[in-house]
Amino acid sequence: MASKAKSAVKRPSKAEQRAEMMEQILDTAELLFSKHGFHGVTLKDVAKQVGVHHTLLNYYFDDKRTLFDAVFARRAVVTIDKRMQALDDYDRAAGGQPTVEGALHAFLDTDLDLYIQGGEGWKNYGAFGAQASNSPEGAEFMDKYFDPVVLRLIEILKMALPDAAEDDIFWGYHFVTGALMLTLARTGRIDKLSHGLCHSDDYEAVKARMARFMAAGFREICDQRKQDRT
Amino acid sequence: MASKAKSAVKRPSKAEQRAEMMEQILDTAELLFSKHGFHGVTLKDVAKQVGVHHTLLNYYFDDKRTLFDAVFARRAVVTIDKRMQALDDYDRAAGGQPTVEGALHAFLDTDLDLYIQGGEGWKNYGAFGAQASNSPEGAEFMDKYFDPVVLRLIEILKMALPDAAEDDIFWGYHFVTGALMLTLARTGRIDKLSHGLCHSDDYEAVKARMARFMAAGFREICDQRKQDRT
DNA sequence: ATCATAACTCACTAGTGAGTGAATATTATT
DNA sequence: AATAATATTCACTCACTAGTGAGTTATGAT
Repeated sequence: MASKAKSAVKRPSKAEQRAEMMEQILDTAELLFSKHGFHGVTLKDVAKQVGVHHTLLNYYFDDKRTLFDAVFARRAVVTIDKRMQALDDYDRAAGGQPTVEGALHAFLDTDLDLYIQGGEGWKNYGAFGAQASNSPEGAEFMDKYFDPVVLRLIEILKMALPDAAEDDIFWGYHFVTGALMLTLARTGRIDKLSHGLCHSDDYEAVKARMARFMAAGFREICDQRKQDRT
Repeated sequence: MASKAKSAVKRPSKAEQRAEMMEQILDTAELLFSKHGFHGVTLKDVAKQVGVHHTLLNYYFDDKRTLFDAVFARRAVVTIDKRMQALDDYDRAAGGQPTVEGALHAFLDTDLDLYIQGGEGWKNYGAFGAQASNSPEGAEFMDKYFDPVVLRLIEILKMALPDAAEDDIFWGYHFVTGALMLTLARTGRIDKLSHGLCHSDDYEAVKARMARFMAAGFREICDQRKQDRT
């Protein structure tokens, strides 16, 4: 049991072990919360799946709510930073002439890529976020974390649609978000509806369509309003 | 206390009283489930708000799950029938030449009208359905009840877009549903984001934009694909 | 080896959950 | 008024919840 052997495989440090355990707990909690929501999961459920005593969760995270928040926070920063970056990059590249489709590509594709490339953990987080966004426990977090990116997107959309009414843009964003949340939720409903033709976890399929679909929608409702006013 | 007085105000019959009590329970459960989900609500919560002993809910509805299902079922038939009717009407009126926008108007506006005109009860049901559609408890119900209308809509969409690929249509529907669910959920997020310019419960605003927005999206992704194949 | 600290478990508390069956009240029927 | 049926409450069970504090084991530093 080479306990002290300084073999090629270096033994993880204390801090690393601690971090690894916390990640394991967060991963499991993420998965379970994403499926059943805050109230549908008990600390024991999580602990059992991790293979530790349930009070260990109270040791690492003070209480259930803190654990939930930690799950939320862990990956939130990553998506937000990436998307903010992508929007900034696009804004700069567009040189004052952004398009709706370009902005949506930056916003949506960046996010979808994360779920495509990020493996199961990120997919679970997507579902977790979708679930959380529709619950009292998650609502505050949603505002706190995601408002800045969303408002940045809207800022660019306004530039792309200088004649559009502001509420049209907000409602357009509302449609975009709804569609995105449902995608991330991976309910499996489209699989059944389409008899297996489409798959809930086919983010590539979504990425191939979503920005264009939504951009067309934006143009439609914003142009219409413009006509009404003339 | 004119208990047996045959006054102008006719005393409700036993059956009527029973029905009224059940409705009261269903209304309250609907509201609470819509906010907190299946696991976030206890029978005691519901009973307290109705003002009865909590075991009375076990008397009327066998168990918690049965109550949940009853909430789901009560209004499901109504939306579904109305929308199915609207789609049939539109299909007939279009005389073999339906448009995407026309089909979506029939599907969406009919539903939105229900929430607009149906009062608080229907609004709560919308939120309940949105919540349920994203939970294991509601998923089966979703399929069981809503599949027929959805497939009817898709049938008409296919007629309107004869050259479109089937998966494009399913994904388009997916976007529509996501946006609709978020609307019904009334999370209040758009209110905060827009600093009060838009309101979560402004279904009229959604109705004024949604079908057109989505139709444009459909046309965009379906035409594109068509071009790719030529 | 020893000691301190961190990691983890255990036994337990206090409270809550859904649900049951008996007891009581209310109403309807005759 | 008596009786039957229905509605409602009550007292209770059993399982389970989050969380605490003491206790135990492992680990790392000296």
